[in-house]
Amino acid sequence: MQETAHAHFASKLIDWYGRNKRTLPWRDTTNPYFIWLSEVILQQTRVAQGLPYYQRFVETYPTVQDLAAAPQEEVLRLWQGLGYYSRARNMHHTAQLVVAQFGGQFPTKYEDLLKLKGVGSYTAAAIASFAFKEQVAVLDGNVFRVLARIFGLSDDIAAPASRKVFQKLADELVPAREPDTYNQAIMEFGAIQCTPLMPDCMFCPFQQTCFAFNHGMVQELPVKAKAKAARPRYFHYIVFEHNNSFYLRKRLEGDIWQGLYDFYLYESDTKELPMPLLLQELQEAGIPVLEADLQPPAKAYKHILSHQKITAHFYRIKLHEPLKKEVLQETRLGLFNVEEIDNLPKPVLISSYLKDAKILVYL
DNA sequence: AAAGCGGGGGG
DNA sequence: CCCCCAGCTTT
Repeated sequence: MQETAHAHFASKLIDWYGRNKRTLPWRDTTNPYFIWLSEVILQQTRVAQGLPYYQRFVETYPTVQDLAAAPQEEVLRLWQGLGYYSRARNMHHTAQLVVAQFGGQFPTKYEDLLKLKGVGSYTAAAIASFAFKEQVAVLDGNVFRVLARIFGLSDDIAAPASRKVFQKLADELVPAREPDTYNQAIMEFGAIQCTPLMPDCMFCPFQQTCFAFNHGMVQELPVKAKAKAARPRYFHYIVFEHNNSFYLRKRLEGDIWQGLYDFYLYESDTKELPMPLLLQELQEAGIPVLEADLQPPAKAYKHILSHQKITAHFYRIKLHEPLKKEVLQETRLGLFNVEEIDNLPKPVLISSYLKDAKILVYL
């Protein structure tokens, strides 16, 4: 009885998908490399935002061998603006492993895909089902929402423990026949019909049986704990310029934007930073600067991440002489001309400043 | 189990 | 200004 109902759910969903699916470049392929590429890009990213990145990656790196052979900084530069840069680093690492260990062939089983760096349960299920038709259920934010509403699951989807509840139901629902189409269908249904806000319940094929609709709980489901407030941070960037070149440095492990480039940074605990304090800080770093040479910030930049709220000020200064070797060693700054800067991977905050300051004119 | 990690859209 | 979205790794 239950199995019949589940089979009915799958076929209704697949039927809906056939009539409503969007045409997307990574559909209608069983090439695991393209599927993997699209899924890593689409993690935490909307289709509209990820689409141009996918196209650029496919053009630049048509095969996993091409991606594996690329320098990491080039991969990060192509990824620039997508965020969560560990995705790009892990993807690059995995491409090299697939080439070196597996002769360029991706594993074909869910359990083996799961071992790859940057491939978690969602991406492993997506690749296994889309490329190899394995009967495994994808469980992403769309699936959480659709299952919570239609089947009335009220477990907090932000809590790791709830995963078991949703995974069990998802596993029961995924059909042996066309698991690939079914997985595509349930995610597409969540993305364009059973949307987070203002879902289209009036024209929903599950209106009769949907728990949330029948109990007036569409707004209440899924249940999700509120995220913590973003922590405020105050950045003061010193933009050292010499002979139309600029000093930047690569960010290290242990903070945001690992592997990307920014300027000399002084971080303060408070929003306001008295000029004497900044000058003293530079003095102590071995970079004595006259206040008269310092071009004060034209504006404050707000850069919001999900977990940090950054207020940034940029102080530009034209140096009369290049920075000393000891200072470069201590600060890890390097001198780059404009063309080089364009090719470096940079956080969106830095790109925005470079554009506003007319240092990079085409971005 | 909880924290860290980016960036964008809409009201 | 507020709200929303979200998979993987590390701790």
